[in-house]
Amino acid sequence: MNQSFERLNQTFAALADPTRRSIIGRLTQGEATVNELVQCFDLTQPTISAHLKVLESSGLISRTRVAQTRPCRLEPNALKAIDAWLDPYRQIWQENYARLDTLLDELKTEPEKNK
Amino acid sequence: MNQSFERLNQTFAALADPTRRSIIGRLTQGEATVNELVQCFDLTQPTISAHLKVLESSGLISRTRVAQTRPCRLEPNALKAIDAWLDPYRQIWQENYARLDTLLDELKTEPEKNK
DNA sequence: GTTTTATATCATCAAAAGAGTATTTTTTAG
DNA sequence: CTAAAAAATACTCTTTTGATGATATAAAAC
Repeated sequence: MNQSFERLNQTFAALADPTRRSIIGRLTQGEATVNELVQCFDLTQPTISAHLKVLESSGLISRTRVAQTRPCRLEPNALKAIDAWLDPYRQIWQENYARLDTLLDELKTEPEKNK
Repeated sequence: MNQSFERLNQTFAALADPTRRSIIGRLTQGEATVNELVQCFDLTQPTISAHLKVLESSGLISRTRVAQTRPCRLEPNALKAIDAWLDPYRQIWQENYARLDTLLDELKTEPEKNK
């Protein structure tokens, strides 16, 4: 439990950086090597490698070996963990909508209040 | 657009800290003053205040004034933004499940392969 | 076996984050 | 008007983060 707690910290922290979110976005189109990613962003190769390290250790991506390249691939499980964390809160904004609906109903049944 | 980009950075960064996620969790049970929150966590008041500042500027909470207290309340919109960001990715893991279903179907139709 | 290509790692730096103590501001209560 | 309560702010310290240039490693190609 503390495990998944720590993992959530890492995943949220990883997603807090726009470059890393961009990398994630890029990877939805398929695997990409480090060099391909370097070309997407105006950053040096060591910087991108550092970002990939963060993404990998947070579980958001995984890497394999093909010749000298290390293709990166999106790992949906980490994102699913975020989704799961969000789940209890979803109820809250749905309740808010329910309340709003109620309010709108009240306004509809008594429209003269607005005049 | 860059606006919401920056806002997402802030929200993810805010959620990367376990104390702040805990505060958010606490606020689902209703409003809480700074002092009440201080008592929940083994941290000093200025530290909690700093966390609240981060949560507020990321839009996750809002604060009002009641006498000398500043009750904090959860603002679901920031969480909804995370949810919205996640949306395109949901499709990906659903595709993965679809593929898994296909695989399971194949195994079912040819169970002798497992023997 | 030397050169090229792809990536990782190291040393360094500046900026930011998280925590603490001490102090100030704000608002109520007497 | 003054004392007390609640929270904010200032300052300091330490650790982490993001970036860089230079260098090392690993595999492929020649």
